[in-house]
Amino acid sequence: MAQKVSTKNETLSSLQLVARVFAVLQVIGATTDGAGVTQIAQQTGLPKSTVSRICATLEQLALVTRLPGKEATGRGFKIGPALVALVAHVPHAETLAVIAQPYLQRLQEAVGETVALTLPEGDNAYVVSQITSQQAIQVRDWTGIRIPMYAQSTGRVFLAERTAEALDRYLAQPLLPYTNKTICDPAQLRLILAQVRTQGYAWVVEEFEEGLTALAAPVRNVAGQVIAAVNIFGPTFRFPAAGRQAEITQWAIACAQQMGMQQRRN
Amino acid sequence: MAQKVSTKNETLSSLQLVARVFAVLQVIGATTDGAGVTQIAQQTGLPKSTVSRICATLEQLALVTRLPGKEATGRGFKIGPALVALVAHVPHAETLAVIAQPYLQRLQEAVGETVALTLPEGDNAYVVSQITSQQAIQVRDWTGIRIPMYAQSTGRVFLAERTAEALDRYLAQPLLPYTNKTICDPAQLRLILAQVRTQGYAWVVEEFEEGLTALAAPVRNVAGQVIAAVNIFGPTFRFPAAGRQAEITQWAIACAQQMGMQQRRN
DNA sequence: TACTTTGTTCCATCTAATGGAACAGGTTTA
DNA sequence: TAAACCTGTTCCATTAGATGGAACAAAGTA
Repeated sequence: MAQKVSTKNETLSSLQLVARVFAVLQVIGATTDGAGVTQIAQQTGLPKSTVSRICATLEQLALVTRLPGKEATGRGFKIGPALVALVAHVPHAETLAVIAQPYLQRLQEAVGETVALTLPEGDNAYVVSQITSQQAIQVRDWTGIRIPMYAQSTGRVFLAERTAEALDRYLAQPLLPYTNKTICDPAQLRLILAQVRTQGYAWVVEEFEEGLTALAAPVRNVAGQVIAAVNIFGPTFRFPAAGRQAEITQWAIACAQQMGMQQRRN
Repeated sequence: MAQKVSTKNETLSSLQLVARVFAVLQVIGATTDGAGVTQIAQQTGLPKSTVSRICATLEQLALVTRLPGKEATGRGFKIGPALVALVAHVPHAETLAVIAQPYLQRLQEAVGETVALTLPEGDNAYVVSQITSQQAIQVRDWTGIRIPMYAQSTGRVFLAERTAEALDRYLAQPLLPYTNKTICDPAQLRLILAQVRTQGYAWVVEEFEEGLTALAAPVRNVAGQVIAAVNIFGPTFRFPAAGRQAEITQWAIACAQQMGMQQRRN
């Protein structure tokens, strides 16, 4: 939530007013049913008159919208169209990463291993955001990397959603092994994908990289379509920790579901 | 794009700096590959030193991100995560309406009748945004209204995308007539929907309201899914104008396709 | 090497933001 | 109905804070 903005400059930012305006916008953006001048003043620690002036200016610029309602009583403001238009050209993957950030953070802390958010992109899985575990033995950063779907956990989650025909087409191409454990046999893959579909998650052990184990769970939008996948991975020797496999799976599924709830994009 | 901001206050906004900061953000948001200090200064008409200070402040607040690149040469800024986070809680329909606005505007001017953007919501079509023609005889404003799909143009566009089973389920419910022209016969509707699917648009004449004729075309995202529909409607006595039916249909389809293109890619 | 261009920093100037208090409406309580 | 209590807005003397031209540093370009 929005933090107090001290009157005397403690922030490094040179322009005081900008920080204040942003603090106001944060409060407005955080509320679902609109924030009034008094409420904003309290939460930011700014004087009411200042907040009133800032809000009036923001309203003139269409950066915030005044909610209709009772006259003098806390009608409140919400984020306006001009502000939405500002971020209209930001790539979808970036906005998704920002929205997902707090969820991933919580998941990372819960399981203690590296977590990531991945999008389907053609026949590849695209890693949008990764939070790497701070242990001595780490996994590399895959952010921005595209990985073929068949040998990777998030990829299997995406493939599991394909129709029979689409899957036929995909499996018709030659699948090359990454390690000696990579499953390249179409028939075997079909069985695994069917299992992924019914179970709602995918574990993949060292099929993509020696010593790397990964888990993925699908993020579904309100319509039930898979729009992304949550990913946990770590070195096989410690991940999943003995006896924690079921628990970790549940964490991933829960995280993905929460993200799907919050999701309002396609 | 961003307009000049005069040094002397011509705007009504009380806080000069806010308007300036917003002008800077507009320039940054409008460019795809980042805008540098000099470029922003030129486009906003502000002194370089001022722009530099504003950008530095925005960067500290993570409202903009400095693009990596050559040192002193126009690396440029892009919209940052903090700004994206601000609009994270804005409902999907609102952001879509903002993005669609310019396209709808152009369409409205081209065809001269009322245009709208509609989203599928369960078995209803939800009107997100409408631009009403300024002629003497107008159509009412449907913004925010939910309309059953079977008797309405955008609804038929959405229904046309459903699988056979989903359509069976939908048509199993009793369909009530709105006017004496409303088609309520499932068999007949199936034929019409098949036609809509192959043609890529739907004309509906007075099936929903006496004297009202409407046209709809689907907006498809990069994956080909229908995420919205563009809508044109007006009084039957003048819409579609004699001989312009094919032209109007093309306008609607083109508009919908352009909106689909702009739809954020990864 | 000299020439451009880009962005940052300086600093005297004074504009423009500030915030306490008074104000104007509306809503609730007595 | 009046009084008390909210809300948000406006006023205005004060000065903090923003300003912008110029000088500067750093990097690409000729």
